[in-house]
Amino acid sequence: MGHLREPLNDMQNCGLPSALEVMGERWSFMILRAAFNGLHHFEEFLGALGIARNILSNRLARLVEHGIMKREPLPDDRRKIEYRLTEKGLDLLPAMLALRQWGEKYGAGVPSNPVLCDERDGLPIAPIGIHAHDGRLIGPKELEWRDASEVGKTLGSYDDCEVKPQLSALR
Amino acid sequence: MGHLREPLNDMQNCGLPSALEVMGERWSFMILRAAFNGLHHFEEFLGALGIARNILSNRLARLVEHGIMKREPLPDDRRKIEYRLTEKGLDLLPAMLALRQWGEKYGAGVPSNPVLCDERDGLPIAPIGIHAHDGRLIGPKELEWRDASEVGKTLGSYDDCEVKPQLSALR
DNA sequence: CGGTATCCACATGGATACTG
DNA sequence: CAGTATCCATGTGGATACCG
Repeated sequence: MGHLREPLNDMQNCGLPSALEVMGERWSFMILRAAFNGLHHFEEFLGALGIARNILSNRLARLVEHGIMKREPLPDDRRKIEYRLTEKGLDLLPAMLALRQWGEKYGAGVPSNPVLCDERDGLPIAPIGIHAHDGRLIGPKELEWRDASEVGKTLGSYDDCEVKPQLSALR
Repeated sequence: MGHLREPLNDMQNCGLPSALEVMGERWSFMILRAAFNGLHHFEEFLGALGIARNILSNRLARLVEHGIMKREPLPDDRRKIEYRLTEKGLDLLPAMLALRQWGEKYGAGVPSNPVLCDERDGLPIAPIGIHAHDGRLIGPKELEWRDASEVGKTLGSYDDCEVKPQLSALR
């Protein structure tokens, strides 16, 4: 893939590149989705996703390597291997759902199935959204970027917020 | 990329593949992140991301093509072109943040900067999570998959929920 | 069953030069 | 400034055959 190049600004102190290192690729999310739907075995993924064997092998290895899934041979037949989501993998559920809901809203229009529901009342979950620290749902227009060093110091005052203009991206 | 293969099950009635068609790739998310941070011009993206010109050109075109960004020549100098997020693009913010927060939690440990804050009080937003329809925050263990046709019909009863076993994926 | 080994087609990505 | 054109290296992905 050629060589590496050094980034010119601080676009890198961000969790996004690190997340994309594993998940920034089509099949990783599809495999994750299948895992969340209860698939555990190589051949299950193979049939469900329509992915090539070598690619599936490669991606599963990568997911295991990054601690997103773990592989454990079954006690009865050591040849059978189960792939299971780790805590780290389970923590990707919000990201996966947000992406899926977005695709459902703007995509071909096929309603996603099955639907993730609250087991208390069986009702579908709410759209993944952005909430303030107090739980209030907030839209993109009510948000601003602040430098990490400023956060928590100046409550309610924008004067010393250098990144406020970046809010312009939101409109 | 070789040929296509037909999927074997209903893994496809899901918004995820449609979302990944555009965003299932490293640079798309990085460009989006830059756009949310207020970058608008080709050369700005170029310098900020450390991406090759041809790839940036290709990705921007794809984002525009999919209605995630729009390009508009500036009135004063028609050569200058501004890239701006559309509504559809803005709607990707939750997915982008969820991914970023996950990467921040499990990645190299670099705290992301800048931080997205509620403009009312300047406090950082809450972690992106899964909420029930009534707004209650719920964890992966309190969730179940239900067939779309069942949703809303049987409130509180699990008896006719065929996909309940799939919950096994969550542990 | 869960892979590995090949082979091939094409996509991705970087560097560089050129263009209107 | 915002690309396009070209070249080259590597990655991704599918098909198939083989293996313990």
